[in-house]
Amino acid sequence: MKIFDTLSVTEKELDAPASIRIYLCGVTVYDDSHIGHARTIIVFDTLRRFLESQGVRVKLIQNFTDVDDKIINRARTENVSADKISSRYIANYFEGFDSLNVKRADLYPKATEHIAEMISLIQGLVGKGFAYVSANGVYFAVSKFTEYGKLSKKKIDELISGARVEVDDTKKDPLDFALWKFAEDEPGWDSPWGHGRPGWHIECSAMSLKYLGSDFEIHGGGRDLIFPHHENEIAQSESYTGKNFAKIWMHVGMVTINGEKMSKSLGNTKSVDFVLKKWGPNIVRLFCLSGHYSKPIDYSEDLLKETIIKWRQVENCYYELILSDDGAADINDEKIAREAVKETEKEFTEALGSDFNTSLATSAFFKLVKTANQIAASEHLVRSIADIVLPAFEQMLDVLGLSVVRVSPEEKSKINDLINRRNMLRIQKDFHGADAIRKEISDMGIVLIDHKRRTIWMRQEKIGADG
RNA sequence: GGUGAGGUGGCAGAGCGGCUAUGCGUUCGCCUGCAGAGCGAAUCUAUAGGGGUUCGAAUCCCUUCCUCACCUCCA
Repeated sequence: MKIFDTLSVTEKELDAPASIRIYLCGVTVYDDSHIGHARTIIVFDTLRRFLESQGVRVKLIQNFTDVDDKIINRARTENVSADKISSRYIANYFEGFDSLNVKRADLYPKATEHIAEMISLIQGLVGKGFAYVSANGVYFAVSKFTEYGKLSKKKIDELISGARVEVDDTKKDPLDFALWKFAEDEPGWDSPWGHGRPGWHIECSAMSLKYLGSDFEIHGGGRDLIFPHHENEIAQSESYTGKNFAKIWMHVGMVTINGEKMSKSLGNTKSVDFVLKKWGPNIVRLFCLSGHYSKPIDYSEDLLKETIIKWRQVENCYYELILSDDGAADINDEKIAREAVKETEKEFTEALGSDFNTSLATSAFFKLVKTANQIAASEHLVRSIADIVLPAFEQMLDVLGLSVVRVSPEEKSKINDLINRRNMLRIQKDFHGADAIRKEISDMGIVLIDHKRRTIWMRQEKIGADG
C-alpha cells in the first residue's frame, strides 16, 4: 500500500512485508483525552486493522508521556504525586479508547520506565559530540546535525530569527533543545550529569529504538508534532545510530471545533468522555474517518447528526441481513448482490491501499449497504442472498472498527413472540393493542420494520444526542 | 514574516488530463391501519478569480485573491 511521507513529501510504497512496525506518539497524561487525540488514534487503529486484514503482522507501539511539566504542575495544584496524576489519566485513556473500540497496541511504554535507556542514549550523543552539558542540563547541539529541519522544511537561520525560542543563556545556540533538565525536586532521577528529568523528545527516540529498532516502517502522530517534536527525534536518533530513523512519517490532521482551533484557552475542547456520551463509539469513529486523515476535520453538531443517519442505515442493513428468511433467491438479485460485494471489496481495499483513503472506503461500504437495503425493500432479501453479503459487510465493519449492537438469543425469542402477538392484533384490526406492543418493544430499544410479508426489527444503538 | 496544506454543488467529501463519485439535505411519490425505517424519482453538471498548455482541465503551468495549520507545550 502507499502512504504519504511527510519527510520526502511523496507517497511511498509500503511494500507490505510480513510485518510492519509502527510507532505512534501517544498522549501526555495530565488531563482527559479529547477528540483530537481520538482522531489520530482511531486513524492508526483503523490502519492497523486494515493491514492485519490484508495478512500483514503489525507491531504497534504507542507511548505515554508520564513525566512532564504539566503533570508536575497539576500534581502540585492538587497536592498529590505526579505518579497519581499520570496513572489517573492513563486509566481515563484506556476507559475512553476501549469504549471507542480501539484495539490495544502491542505495548504502551511509559517514559518513566525508560530512564535508563534515555540516559544511555544521551551518553552516546554526548560521547559523539552531538550534545553538551550546560548549567541547566544536557542539550542537543542542533548545529551538529546538518539535516536539521528536513522534516518540517525549516531553515535553521530562519528559525533563529523567529525569536520565539525559549531564552536560556546557558545554551550554546537558542535552537538547542534539552535532553536532560537538571532539577532538585521530584520527580527526578540521578544521571551521570546530575539529578533531573529527561526532555520530552528523547523519550520517543529511546522507546522506539528499543522496541522497533532503527529504520522502522511508520512513525506517526498529529501534524502538530512535526515541529519540534519529530524534527528533534530525527536529530537525536539519527545522530545516535547513524542510520535512518523511520521510513515513513505519517501525520494526522487537526480537529477543529466549528472552524476554530480546539484549545484549553478557548474552552472548546471535546473530551473523549463527552463525545462518547453524546455520540457513541460508532458515530465518533465514522466521523474521524470521514475525511482524508491528512486534512483537518471540523467537529460540528450538524455533521455528527448526519453521521447518525448513516449509522442507522448500517444498523438497518445488518438486521435485514441477519433476519432474512428462507426462500428461493431471485437469480437476478443474487447476481446483483454478488457483483456489489465484489465491487465494494475491490473499491474498499483499493481506497485504503491508496494513502489510506478512508473517505472513499466508507463510501464504497455505504454503497453495499444501499444495495442490500434495496434488495430488502423489494422483499427479495432471502437467506442465500444475505449469506453472500454478510461476510463482506462484517469484514468491512471490522476493519473500520464499527460494531452494531447485537441482541441475545433470549431477547430475540421474546421479540419474536411480541411481534407475533402484535401481528395477530393487527389482523384483528386492534390497532390500540398492536401499538401497545410496539411501545413495549420500543422500550427494549428495538425498532420494528413492517415489510409486506413480515415484520422484522433492529436494535438501535442509544445515542445521547438523539435525546 | 517563514513553512506546509487547501479552496469542488445548500452541506460533507472523493476524483488529480477525457467517462464529472458517494452521502446528507430539499421536493414529490411508493410502502404502511398509523408511524418509523427503507425504497423510487426529481433537484444539484459544482469545481475561488484571471491567464495559459492541450483536440480536451476540477485535474498540468503561471498569476491574483482567500482559508487553515505549524513556527511556544500540544494528537
